Amino acid sequence: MQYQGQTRILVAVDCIIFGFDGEEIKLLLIQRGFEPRVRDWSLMGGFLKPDENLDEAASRILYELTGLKEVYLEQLMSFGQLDRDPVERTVCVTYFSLINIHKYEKQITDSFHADWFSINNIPRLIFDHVKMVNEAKIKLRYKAALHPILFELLPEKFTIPQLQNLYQQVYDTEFDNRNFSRKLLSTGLLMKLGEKDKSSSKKGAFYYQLDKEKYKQNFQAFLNLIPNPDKFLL
Amino acid sequence: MQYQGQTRILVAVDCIIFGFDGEEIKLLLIQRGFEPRVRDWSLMGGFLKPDENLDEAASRILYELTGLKEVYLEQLMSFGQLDRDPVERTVCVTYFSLINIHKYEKQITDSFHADWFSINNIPRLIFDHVKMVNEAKIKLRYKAALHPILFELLPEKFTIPQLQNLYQQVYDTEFDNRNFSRKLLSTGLLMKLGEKDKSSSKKGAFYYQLDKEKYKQNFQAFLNLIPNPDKFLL
DNA sequence: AAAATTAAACGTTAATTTGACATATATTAA
DNA sequence: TTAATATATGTCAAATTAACGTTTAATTTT
Repeated sequence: MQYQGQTRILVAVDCIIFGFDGEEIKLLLIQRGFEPRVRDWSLMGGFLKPDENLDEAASRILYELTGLKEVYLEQLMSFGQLDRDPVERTVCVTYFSLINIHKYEKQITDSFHADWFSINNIPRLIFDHVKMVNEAKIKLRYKAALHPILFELLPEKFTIPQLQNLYQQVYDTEFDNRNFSRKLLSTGLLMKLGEKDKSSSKKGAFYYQLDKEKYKQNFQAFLNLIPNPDKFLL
Repeated sequence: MQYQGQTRILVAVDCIIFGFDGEEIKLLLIQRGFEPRVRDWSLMGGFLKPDENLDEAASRILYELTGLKEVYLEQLMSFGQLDRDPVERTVCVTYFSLINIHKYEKQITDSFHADWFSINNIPRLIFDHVKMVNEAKIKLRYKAALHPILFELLPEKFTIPQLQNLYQQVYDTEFDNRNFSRKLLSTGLLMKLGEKDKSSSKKGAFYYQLDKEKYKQNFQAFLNLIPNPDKFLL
């Protein structure tokens, strides 16, 4: 049985994939090898298949590009402007993902002509992908101000200065290092390791590890990690 | 031109419409007059038309049921389970709306066999509408803890005790009235009127009005209106 | 070998906000 | 005139925050 007299529409799923290389927040984009807009960059995406739900499609698309499974992946929002795709009307459900930039499969991304771009230097994107990226940036800032999601972007072990730099890149601002470390340490999410990173100072900075148990348990807690976060939401 | 070899899918838009009658948080639902699931209740919705975008469809659907325009209406999330609609695969984009319950057009809602249900006593809903309502409740609690959205549910003038009751209904908990009023007054969003509401006490309670200018300006500010809001997010 | 250098780590303080609780007030009903 | 009561305002210790200052551990320079 089917509904009568209704219009069926293409449904696409696009992923906004964030990474952090220690210096900058990056976005994983692919270069189109086909018309329209050959050579322009776009988010990784695909059409929703008849046998998969939205979350599955998003996981598939992320997996196809990065080889990664079980990483942070959350529905962002849906876009349905009439003319957003010049070829044919398409409703697009976007997801945003945070991955450890060192863990993706370079061979796969290469075959997609994919590359990482600094969030501050994004190339020309197709369709309404700029809008999608902007929404994702806002959501990242919003959510990271309240919940410890940015740990998803870090390697297993990291130092407090590295962590602070990550937050500073996300909010494009400087934080007081004394207040920052106090705040983050007070979450109880960090476990100090014996080892030090000596690459960026003589003294070295202790490595920390995320307490994954507490992370999962307290993920929903409201942490006020950033003072006046609304300042950074454009 | 069209994309080749892709499956087109029905796209629906459903609205979760909240109201507040002074006593309880209510949800506006319609009773189905057709199969499948005749007589069961559902959210107000409709299929996305070829000439409208998602926001327009949501506005249309809200308008068709309530006669209201320019009220609080925000995209919630999209649902795409394969079997969510037994008739035919349908991806559904949900919106949630906060309206002044005294302003809707009763004639229209009557013609839809619509009715308001206490959030604590929701009838049997079709498809995955329970899931949608739950997501909407969580988002309402989440957002109301940070931003003054609940004013959207109130009439032009209201008292502090009424406002407190609204918050207590949303979070299904009691707040300390002294701390609550201090917190809400400190937002600077309330303008005291000369008049009193005498309906619920001998002394009467002063009416207040929302400062709409400040409301719009500071809407994005993070207010911490609720202590430990994560306790209420299930 | 001693001194200089520097990021990292730890500390201080006043101001603000919070949570828990107490009291005063305006009005009506008894 | 008094009792009753929701409303309004007040108190205070504890916790949190914002804005700074100082010490430490290691390397590099002298």
